[in-house]
Amino acid sequence: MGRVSDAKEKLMDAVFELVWTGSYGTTTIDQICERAGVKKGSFYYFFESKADLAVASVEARWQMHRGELDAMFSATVPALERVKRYCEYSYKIQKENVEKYGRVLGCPQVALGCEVCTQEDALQKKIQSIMQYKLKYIESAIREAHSEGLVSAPDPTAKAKMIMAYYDGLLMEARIQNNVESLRQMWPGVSSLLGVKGELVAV
Amino acid sequence: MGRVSDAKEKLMDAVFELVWTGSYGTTTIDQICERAGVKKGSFYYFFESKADLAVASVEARWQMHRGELDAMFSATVPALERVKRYCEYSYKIQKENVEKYGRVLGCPQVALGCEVCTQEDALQKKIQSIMQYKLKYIESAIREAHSEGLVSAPDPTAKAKMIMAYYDGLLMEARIQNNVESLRQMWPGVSSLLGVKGELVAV
DNA sequence: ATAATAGTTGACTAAATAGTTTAGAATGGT
DNA sequence: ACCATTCTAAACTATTTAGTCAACTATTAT
Repeated sequence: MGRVSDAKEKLMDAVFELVWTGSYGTTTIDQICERAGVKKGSFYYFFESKADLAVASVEARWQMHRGELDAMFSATVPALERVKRYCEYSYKIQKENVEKYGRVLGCPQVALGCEVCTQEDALQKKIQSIMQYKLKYIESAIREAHSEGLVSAPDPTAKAKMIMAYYDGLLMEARIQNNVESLRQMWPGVSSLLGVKGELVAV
Repeated sequence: MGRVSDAKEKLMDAVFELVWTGSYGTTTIDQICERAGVKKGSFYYFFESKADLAVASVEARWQMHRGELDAMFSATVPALERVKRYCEYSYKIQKENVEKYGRVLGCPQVALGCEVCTQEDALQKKIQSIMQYKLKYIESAIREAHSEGLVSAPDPTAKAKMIMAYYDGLLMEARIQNNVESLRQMWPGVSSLLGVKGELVAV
């Protein structure tokens, strides 16, 4: 009973967009409220602080993204194809960012994590855990590809970490250089890292 | 003639440390002045803004770092050894950070670039150019290693980009995860990316 | 010595910002 | 209908912040 509101969701969307297209530190509560079309009184009704909102927002996005990942990494998809789709998906998202915001924005978790990790403990922990989850998708696909003899990865965990580092690094460089086309190299690079058998790798 | 001062240098050191251990957006001019032991009047005597100071600071650090890189990538050092030294150097720096600040801080250019690239144009451009220079050290070493037949890199530029992405990604993940030991994987990873011949790669 | 130059200081303003409060509006359950 | 509950709005305070300014101090060339 009582009044119903979507202000909470609007605030979570607003902070996500503002931080991704800008930065956490320079995004103010007033800005977030304005973007969300919500008054500050309502902000403090739902959240304790900017950090509190950011944690909720990152978590909410992650729950949505999770579904997409489950589809991309579906067991019905061949193991290597999963990783390839993930690379293509990343390119697609960044291409959309270029169209929508005129800029490559990179990975929201990594950009935010990198900025706040020395300052916002709860946010850092949330992001760390999401990054661990993401790693598991890759790791499981690699393990399967290895046991199928498609790639050489006797230590799938180590290999997955290596690929994640390359993936995150490429996305972040794309953000800094504002160059979406560099992401075209993602699958070839990952493929070469995996030592995909029977594929010609130009690099 | 006139009074002499090291306030400029003190300010550049202060902003560099504050941004690296924290973030650009949350570092205030007052904080910078306090850390530098310099009054705000003097700050504005030397610099126009925080962004102006940051550009000067990044440039000054780069000029120092450049000398170290020239030594590490000296032509007197075998090509592959140069890259290996670079990896070991990175680990050493981060280990020092852990001792000094209790935290892995990652690459200062990348962390700053990632944060400000959508907001501070001059800073972004400065960082982009430094990242291009860094790439050249790697690229030249790879080109040489390839022509010596030590590695397989028919396209040294592409290979260097790939290695930089892995390098930057690993450093940034180390910052986010606050885990210095993950950087132990840097040279093995780079080595595997290079397809170093005659080396056993466990991954 | 002194004048020109380079740098310093602290007090100042104006704006931005986080966070609070209180009265009241909208909604659903009964 | 009406009441408890959920949420909103606007005005408010206190603090932090960027940026300015004019008087002052130190240094050096002549």
